[in-house]
Amino acid sequence: MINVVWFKRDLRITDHAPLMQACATGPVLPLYLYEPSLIAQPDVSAQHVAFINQCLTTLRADLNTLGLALLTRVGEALAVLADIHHRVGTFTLWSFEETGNGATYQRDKRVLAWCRANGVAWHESPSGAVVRRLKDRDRWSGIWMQRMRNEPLDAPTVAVQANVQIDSHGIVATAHLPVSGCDKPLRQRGGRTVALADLHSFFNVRGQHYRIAMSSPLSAADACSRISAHLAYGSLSVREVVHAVWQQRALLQGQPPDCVEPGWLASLKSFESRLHWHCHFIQKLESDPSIEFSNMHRAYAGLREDNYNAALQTAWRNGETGLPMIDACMRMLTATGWINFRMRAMLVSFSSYHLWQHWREPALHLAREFLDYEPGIHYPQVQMQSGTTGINTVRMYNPIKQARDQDPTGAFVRRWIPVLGRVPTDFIFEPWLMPDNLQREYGCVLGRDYPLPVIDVIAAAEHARSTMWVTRKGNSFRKEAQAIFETHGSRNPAREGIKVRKTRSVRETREAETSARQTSLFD
DNA sequence: AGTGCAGTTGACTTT
DNA sequence: TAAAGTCAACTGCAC
Repeated sequence: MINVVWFKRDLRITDHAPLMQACATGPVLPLYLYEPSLIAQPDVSAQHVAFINQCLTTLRADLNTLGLALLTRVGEALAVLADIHHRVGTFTLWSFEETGNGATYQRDKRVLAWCRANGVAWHESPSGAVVRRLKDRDRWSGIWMQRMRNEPLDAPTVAVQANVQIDSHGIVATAHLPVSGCDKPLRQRGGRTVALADLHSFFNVRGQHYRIAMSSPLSAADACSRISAHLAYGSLSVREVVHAVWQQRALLQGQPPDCVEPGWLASLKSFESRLHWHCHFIQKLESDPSIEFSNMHRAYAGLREDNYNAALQTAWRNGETGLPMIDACMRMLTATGWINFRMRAMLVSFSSYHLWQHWREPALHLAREFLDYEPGIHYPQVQMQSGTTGINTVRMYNPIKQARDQDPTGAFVRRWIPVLGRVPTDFIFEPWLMPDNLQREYGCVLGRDYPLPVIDVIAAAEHARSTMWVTRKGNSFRKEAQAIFETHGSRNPAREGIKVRKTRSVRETREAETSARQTSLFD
């Protein structure tokens, strides 16, 4: 009986339990599916498929070194599996558990039903630290460490190719698939070789000032690890990266403290905590797939859904809101497929609060624009930055303040909005404040060369803030927020908006203790 | 040298 | 991973 190893978003041969187990069991057929109904989903764009194709190129080469040939097929999972079944009879199916979008979830349910009906055993291995059918969030943090502690698996050393007479479709160009959009020439390259090079340069060169430099879009593209897309498609496993962090930290701690360049240890610590958060967020969508579609806290149902404004959404998507920092970030994202975390939060916050748009359509747009789109991180994050989780405080970003903080000279804005190139720094983040004669002098007439702001930042923020807090003050708000916290909340007291005070008075301490559960939710 | 005061800073609270 | 407001302590300076 042959062993079909179904590669999904785990495009590597190291630290790959399904491949390892299949190789130890019998002849192996490595399979990758281009599933038209999934590729046509509104969260998929051409850059994703092009990146996957680069991953598949190195995966195919790596499998070849084991004596295995990658079979790819364009077709729906059920049809392809049935075809294989028809040719070879029953087989064993091996894969990772996937925490994907609603469409892959439904697909997996159909595959499971088909497997049961056809006597095919489907062995799924856990991905990262994500726990399927998690009962108790309190124990999750320990599970992360448990999962990460073991050494990443080496690639299999012995493998036997299964002999199946099916033609491979090879690497399929995006033009032949029902995918939206175009590839981005400036996006990151994919594949294991690039992934390892990115990891190496981060730990040895780029990551020294990660903790500080991650906030500004000027420095983040270089100072961040840039492994997010490699993790999303599995050319690196989270555990491999965690072990690389630990190894690097041990190396630095083995040196005399004054020989370690400043910044490295704080940066590694900060990076490791984000690897923890990576799985923490995916766990939320795994535990509750409805997060992709509807507000986590029901008190927000109907708040913005009917306020859809096509003109505002188009302006936001095209980087034409008239707010230079918003537009520059969106234009960088559109061109490169990447923007740093703080600016992603700002883009979502601006759409949800200042433009008062429901998060669902903007989330789909960003899913297509983020090369590193990972559903389990994306939807919980979008909801958090839109204020609909109920367990996080309202975090409304002021695009002018963020501009001053993260781009003090205006260099970032000028790079992505050339028409603002000659505008002096005093006006660069609020060009509408320029008198007419200066607008003409600097070659940037508002309404002609660059849009007037689509909303008044102060008034829009005021409206959003008051509406959000009125909703939060509703009678049953806390009760449901408590329930959401039980299922999804972080148990780390320093995280998810829960502040740990350094000092407090006797009275404050007593109050805090008597209402600890409530304050931990709403601080 | 001490006092009054405007302006600044930082910790903490509220929205 | 927010921003704005409050308040008290502190600072620099004129007198």
